[in-house]
Order: sequence, then C-alpha cells, then structure tokens
Amino acid sequence: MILTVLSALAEPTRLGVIALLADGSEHCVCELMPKLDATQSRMSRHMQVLRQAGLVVDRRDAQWVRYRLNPDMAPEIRQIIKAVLEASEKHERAAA
Amino acid sequence: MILTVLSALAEPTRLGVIALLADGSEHCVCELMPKLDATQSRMSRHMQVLRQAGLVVDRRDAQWVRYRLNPDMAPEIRQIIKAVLEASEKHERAAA
DNA sequence: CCCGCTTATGCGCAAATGCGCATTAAGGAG
DNA sequence: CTCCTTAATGCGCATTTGCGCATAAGCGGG
Repeated sequence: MILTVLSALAEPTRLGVIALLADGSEHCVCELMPKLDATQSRMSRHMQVLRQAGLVVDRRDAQWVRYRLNPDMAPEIRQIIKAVLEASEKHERAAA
Repeated sequence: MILTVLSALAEPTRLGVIALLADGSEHCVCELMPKLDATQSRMSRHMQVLRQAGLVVDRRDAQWVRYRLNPDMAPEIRQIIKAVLEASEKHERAAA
C-alpha cells in the first residue's frame, strides 16, 4: 500500500500531476498534458497508476475526464504527499 | 533528488532498512540481513541505493560496515521519511 | 448516421530493476 | 602467510517499467 504510493510518486510526470492537483481543484488530462509535456497515452497510463495507488479520483464530464486528489485519502498518505511536495518545492527553488 | 529518495523508499527491503535504522543507532549489514530476510548481495546493493540517495551513511568498523541514517539529511527529506514510517506503522497495525 | 474531440488500451520494444551466483576485497586472528 | 568473516561487485538472466504507435471507446454536435 505505502509501497504502491511511493512508486506512484517516484516518477517525474506523476509527481508533477500531484503537484498540479494539489491546488484542490479538478483538471482534465488535456490540460495536464501540455503542462507536463507528456503525450496522450503516456498521461493516460500515468493517471491510471495514480488512480490505482488511490491518490487521485476521476470523474467523467461530457467528453472530458476530470481528475482531482482523492478526497478520501488516508491522512497518513496525505501527510506523505504534503512532505513530498514541500521537499520538491524547496528543491526547485534551490535549482533555480 | 526527491525522485531518487522516493524510488529508494519504494522497495520493501529498503523501506525495512530505513525502519530499522530509524532507532538512530548503527547496524551492520550482517544484522539487517536476517531481520529482513535478504541475501548478502541483495542487502549490499540495496544499501548502495540508500547511500546514493543520501539516506544512509556507512562507516567501516573492523570487518563490519555499520550503517545509520544520514545525520546530514535535509530536513524536508527527514520529514518525508517520518511521514512514510508513520504511514507504514499504521498500515502494519491495520494488517495485523 | 458520420465526424471530431478526449481518453483508454492492445501490442511490441527498449531500458531499467532486482536477483542469484561466483568472485573479489578488506579486515582480524592464529 | 593462511584462514575466516563480512561486505562489495562483475556477470547473466528474468521481470518490470515506460514509451510510441495504432486502435478502440465514450461523448457531443451537425
């Protein structure tokens, strides 16, 4: 379980998705694709990994699929995500 | 950097090592091996991954190599480890 | 119905990961 | 020096992962 979460986060595109979804709102794949410089099939599969790890949920809205962070995520997992995002922010700053 | 840390943690034996080292003291490979049910070469390579991720440091002591959590680990990384260990503890309890 | 847009998926391939086995290396004891 | 213990590493192999390409599937509009 935790291992699934960690593997899901241990990939730049997927971590990028989590960072983008961390604003709490919904985003469709077609919006994430250009922001993360990923092709459609790549994005779709990465989203599947995040879904299976229980990190995101999806909702069909007409021809779009809207993703958001799983609102029922366990608090411990939420805490991991928080720590990871804070760490990556710090490191982006350091790199810039 | 964060990705390296996450991949390092996303493996059961390595996560087990971190959990064992979390007591703050030193442990030699020969002690970790039986506790994590790992062969010698497996352990050695996993320790290398943890070292390269900056999570542990090693020290030669006679014929042993003693490992401990990297005391110079960045606080953000430390925070990730803390969150991960707490989550895995909770989940072990749930599984038991 | 056909078309266009968005997303998912089957397939094959290349690269990465994890492992065991055997060997090497490093250190201490006799 | 040899022998023993502990740890690292070269090698080959099997599995997993990540990807592109093409195709299918879901939805709305005309």
